[in-house]
Amino acid sequence: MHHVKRYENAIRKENPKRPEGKQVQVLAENENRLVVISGPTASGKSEIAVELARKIGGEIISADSMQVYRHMDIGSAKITLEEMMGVPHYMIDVAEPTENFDVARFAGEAKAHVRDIQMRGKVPILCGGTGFYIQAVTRDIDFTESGCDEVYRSELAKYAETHGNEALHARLREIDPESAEAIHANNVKRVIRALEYYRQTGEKISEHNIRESERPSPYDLHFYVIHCDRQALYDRIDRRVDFMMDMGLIDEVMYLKAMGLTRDMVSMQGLGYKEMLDYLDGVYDLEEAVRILKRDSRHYAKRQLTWFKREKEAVWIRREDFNNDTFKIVDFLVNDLRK
RNA sequence: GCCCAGUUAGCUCAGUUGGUAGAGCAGUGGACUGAAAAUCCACGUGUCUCUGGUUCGAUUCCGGAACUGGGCA
Repeated sequence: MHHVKRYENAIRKENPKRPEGKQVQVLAENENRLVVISGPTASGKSEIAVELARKIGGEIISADSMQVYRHMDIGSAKITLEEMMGVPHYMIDVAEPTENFDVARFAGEAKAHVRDIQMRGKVPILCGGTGFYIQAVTRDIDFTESGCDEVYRSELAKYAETHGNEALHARLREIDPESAEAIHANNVKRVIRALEYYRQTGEKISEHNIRESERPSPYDLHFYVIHCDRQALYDRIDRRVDFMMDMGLIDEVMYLKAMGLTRDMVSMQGLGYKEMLDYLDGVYDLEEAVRILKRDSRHYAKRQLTWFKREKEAVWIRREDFNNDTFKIVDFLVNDLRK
């Protein structure tokens, strides 16, 4: 039973006309193809992915760390049923917000979907803004050897709190100097994971990272990054946040809060959720909450861009070069995929 | 018109007991391999409003002007 407040994306209304073209065959002979449509928040990638899927017979696997959670629709800008236009979408609403979802689980399930889609002769399109999740799939990173140990984690967190970040970092230096060198002492989360990894596997995480980073992609990868000029992006983000507020973000968060969700849960650390939670708890007023949400969304978009920049094989698609026209972009993609 | 306060980085301000200046926010770049919408790192030259004066030296002290805010007429 979903408390679903579906909404229409305001940005999407820029393109009311939807040409009904016939489907184009782009692969058939190449069943190992994986198309990736990524880009920062509010870049319009979801719509592009849907239109591309309709054109080439694709199915979409969402690569979004927040859209995996049920009941989090407005704040995560989850695609609506209508917007999906009949195109199958996977990895959306697959977890309860009380669960701690993570990359390992995402990669495992997403890869299974890729295989399944390919097997049925369709094109898998991985679409989303969570760079780490995308990379976990496209690079086929191995996550099987270790899990996470919540007890040990909080023990280490407490150690850092009482003895200082440097003290915890020193413990890492003892067992894995390479990682200690690479991870800044203040990055407590990373230090903890490195320590945890060593404790569980007896192997240094730096060795694991080197090994996994050298792994070639098992797919015939077609990686696209949708972006636009910085100021235009920031304007889009502001508009999207305003729209979320209009759609009832506060109500959604109140509902989640009533479900017993709290700020320390992974799902509630998502943009839009943590700010509204703070507002509801009286940390600051609404105006300030919206200001912070917009600002943090801008920062987030910047971090996403940084992540995508190191995808060497990525093709960057600047919206302005296509007059901001989704269909022109899709035409370009179809053409590019036929090469 | 008079009195008071202010005028310093895109914004809000601190500061220099006179030796040309620094925080927060914003912005920019980067890292990331089981929390990733998370977490972390790096980057600050600006006619210190203008103009005289004192001084070896003024953004800092004194005089005047302009502008802003408040008060009194």
